[in-house]
Amino acid sequence: MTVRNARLADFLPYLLSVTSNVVSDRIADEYRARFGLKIPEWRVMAVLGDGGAMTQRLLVGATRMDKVAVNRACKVLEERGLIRRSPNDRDGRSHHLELTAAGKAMHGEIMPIALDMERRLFSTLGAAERDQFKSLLARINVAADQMESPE
Amino acid sequence: MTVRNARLADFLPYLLSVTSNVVSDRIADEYRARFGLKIPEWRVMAVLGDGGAMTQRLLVGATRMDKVAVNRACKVLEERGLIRRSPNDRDGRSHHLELTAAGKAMHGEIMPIALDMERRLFSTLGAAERDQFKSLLARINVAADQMESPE
DNA sequence: GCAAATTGGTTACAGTTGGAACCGCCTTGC
DNA sequence: GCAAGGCGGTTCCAACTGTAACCAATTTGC
Repeated sequence: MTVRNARLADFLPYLLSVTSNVVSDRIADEYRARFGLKIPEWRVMAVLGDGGAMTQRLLVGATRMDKVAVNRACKVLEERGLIRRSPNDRDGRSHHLELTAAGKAMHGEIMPIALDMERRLFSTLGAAERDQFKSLLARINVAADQMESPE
Repeated sequence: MTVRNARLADFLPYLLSVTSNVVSDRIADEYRARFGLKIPEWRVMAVLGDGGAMTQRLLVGATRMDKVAVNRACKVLEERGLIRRSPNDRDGRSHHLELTAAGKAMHGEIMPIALDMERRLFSTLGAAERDQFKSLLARINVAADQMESPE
């Protein structure tokens, strides 16, 4: 045949995007229903709960979100009393952000639920397949990152 | 500069989302630069080029986009003269949509480029790994889909 | 030591997105 | 054959997102 029959459903980036969206949507529903959190807010909670106090700049690196998204998420969390800002002596432009007691309590509830949801979403994969999947994603990530700037 | 944060960075849905986004962004840049197409528009082109004339309803199923997104993409493509509407005798509410000559020409250019980009983005994976990855994505897709409807 | 450039953070704005209402056609049930 | 309900497609609106402008603090270069 003259033209190779390329179907959208076989196109890897398409499949990746669709899968990622369906997973994200499912998770977003759960967080919104249970905690009233959006995914950006949840990510900030997860990082602060795991890594302790840090600036927005560090949050940008840790969550891979842009600084505006991080700022907005932090503002919401602060207004809800889940995180607190304290001055940064070493740099007057930024603050240290950390979970409040309420924030820690919520973090303690969220993480088991998150991990359980991960387990359920990927239960169709065996443990070895999950590891394999994770490592494939990480490699693709690196490759696409490198492709971004040069060339 | 990636801050190490064991939990979030190991969370599979997060890794999936980040990877999907970096891949999508990379591809979106390419289509926009070369053809002035957004991804939804490209998807419609790909499906029509592969499947021939069909209604928006069928496009919704084939592209996994919602009907508003499909409608908007079709409108843009029609205004650019890449697709054409013809009446649907069997249902007065909808039209058949198909590529024009110009649309077919563009489709002929796009597909090789798309496949090449896929090849480059996933070149870090061997052929067997790519197949594996594809099948893992498909399985996750099915699982998350099933989880959507309340149980 | 100071002007210039850079950086962390914030705000403003414009483009994008998706849910819901809406319109007209079609199907169903009587 | 017609009222009621459903469906394809379109429009509307409100929320979200990202880019760019902006401010203040810090670093750099001379």
